[in-house]
Amino acid sequence: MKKTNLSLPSHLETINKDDKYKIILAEQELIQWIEKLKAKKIFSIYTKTNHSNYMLANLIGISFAIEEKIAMYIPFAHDYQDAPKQLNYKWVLSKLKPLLEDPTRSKVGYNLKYDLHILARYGIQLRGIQHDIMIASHILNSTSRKNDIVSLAVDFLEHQCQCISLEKIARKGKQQFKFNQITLEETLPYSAKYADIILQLHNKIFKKIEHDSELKLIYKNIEIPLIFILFKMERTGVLIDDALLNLHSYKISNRLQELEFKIYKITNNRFNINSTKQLQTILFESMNFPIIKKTPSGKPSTSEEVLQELALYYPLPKLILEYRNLTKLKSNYIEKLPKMINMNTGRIHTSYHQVMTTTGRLSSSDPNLQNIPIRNKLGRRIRKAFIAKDNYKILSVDYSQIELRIMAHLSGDKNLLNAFQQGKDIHIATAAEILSVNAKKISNEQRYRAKAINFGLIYGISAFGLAKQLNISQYEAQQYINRYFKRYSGIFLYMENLRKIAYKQGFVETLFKRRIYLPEIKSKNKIRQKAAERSAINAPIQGTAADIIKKAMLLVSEWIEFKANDNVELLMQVHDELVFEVHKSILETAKNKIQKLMESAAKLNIPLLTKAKYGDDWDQAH
DNA sequence: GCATGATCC
DNA sequence: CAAGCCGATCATGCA
Repeated sequence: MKKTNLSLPSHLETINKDDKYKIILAEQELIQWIEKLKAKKIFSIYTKTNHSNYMLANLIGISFAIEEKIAMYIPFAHDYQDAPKQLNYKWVLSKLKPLLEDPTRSKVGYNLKYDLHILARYGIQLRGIQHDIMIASHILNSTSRKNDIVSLAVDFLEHQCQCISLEKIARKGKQQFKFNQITLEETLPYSAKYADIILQLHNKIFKKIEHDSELKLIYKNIEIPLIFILFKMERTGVLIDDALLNLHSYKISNRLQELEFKIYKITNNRFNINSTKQLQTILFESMNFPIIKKTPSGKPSTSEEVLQELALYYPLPKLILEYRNLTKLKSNYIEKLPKMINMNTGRIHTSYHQVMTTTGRLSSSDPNLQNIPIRNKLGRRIRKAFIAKDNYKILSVDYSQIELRIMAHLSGDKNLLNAFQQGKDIHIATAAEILSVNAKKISNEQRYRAKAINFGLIYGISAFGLAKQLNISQYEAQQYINRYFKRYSGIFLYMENLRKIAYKQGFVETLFKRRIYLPEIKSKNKIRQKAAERSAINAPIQGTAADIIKKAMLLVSEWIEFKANDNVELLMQVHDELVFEVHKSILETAKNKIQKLMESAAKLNIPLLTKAKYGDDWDQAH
């Protein structure tokens, strides 16, 4: 979410005197500026708001830049003592509306999804989004953590030195002010200047993207159009059955009390079970349990893995595990989700982030809807609270084994391609290959192990990781890996080559040439270097999957817009799954059409397949 | 603000 | 030789 509160500038004298920034306080001035904006091929836009939640934030002012160093700020809502009279926001917005909604007028901004939300609250649908420098800079380098406006200014506009004051101001940290309390003169380095810097950054950053035709395609054909799709998903939100969650909350509270009582009885000690520190003392000092694993800081670990093992010999760990499981469920989902329901819409509005991951995946926060429990039974009940409005149902469509399929495609391994081509159970096929046994003879245990190998491969397999996963010796794990690579030599060569490429050029690429830099690939620290090697293998696979589902989202959204309209809405994306709210009259049609579109999002050497199901809630749709 | 440990793909 | 498999977000306790 965009930060809207800013620290008070301490060095106002650092505003460059030659910057032609203007504060608009008179109607005639605005009219003149609108004409100037219209005369430009592209202009930048930056909104100032009073809240970080896009569903609640109001405009404090809005700024535009038409050329480098020529920018203006229209304040509406600065209400400090003796503030000058400002233009009426309704009047201003009515004047700006035609310009903002005109798709032929090109705009550039920073995180325009946020501006889309803010303007939508005032009945304006921003169109003509041509560029977004937050996204552009992420396309250039997704590994860089510093893609806020100030850092970008430091990186790309350094020689102009006008960013330095900005940097100083923005890092002054601690003291946060309400923007509407800042005087108009003081706002200039934040409002008009930001619009100016956005435009300047755009000129620099887009030039770099244009040099690379494939990066440009990802940027123009996937990421920029996706802004609007994500905006719509966020704005639509998802309906939550909070009565159901409250019921669970009550039940869980009771069970937690029982557990607490039992735990205290065994340990003969009242302590905070949520405190890992206190728990360490109880388990490994009072109770004298053996230390199975240590944390990075050298203290005895109390992780699930450890407690599971201890549970084989003692009754207490099992109670702790259940306690942990329930508190997590309670605080993170059952109590959190109802709090996040928007009063006006009655729905939950997450934030999807387009630039938070290195591989190109989306992430979700406030709340995170991409880690809602599914694996255990109790957790699944939370999904039951994700429901559809009257006369609608929840439809979930997900890619099956998309990452393994991508690995087959990218590597070109004949054996693996063949298995997918023939529609085999891929884990059984893998087991049969490794063990040189007929597929019909493969046991559940053998399939399970092959599955772990297949997943391990995607992560950049290691004997250590596989051994831990399967609870076997490292030697044994290495034997499996060796046999796998013998049978699937194309995979072996592909991965060897990726490591080489990563080392040589410092980055790897997805199928569509999205770039992922790996600065640690030459690290002297072997652990980090090995981790970078695993990323070199995982990133193209995970990143290609991310590219594909993004393409699918665009295809599906286009179909919804032109054919399905209000009967279908895209609600959520969970990496390889899309979740929809579908009118009951067109369930089958929508299901089939969406599957077809998703499966057509990329042409691989093997088919892309999806699974789809609908029901009253997200759990039923699985 | 860091450490730990939980959830998901 | 030890430690970690990819990528995320969030809650809690504690210095």
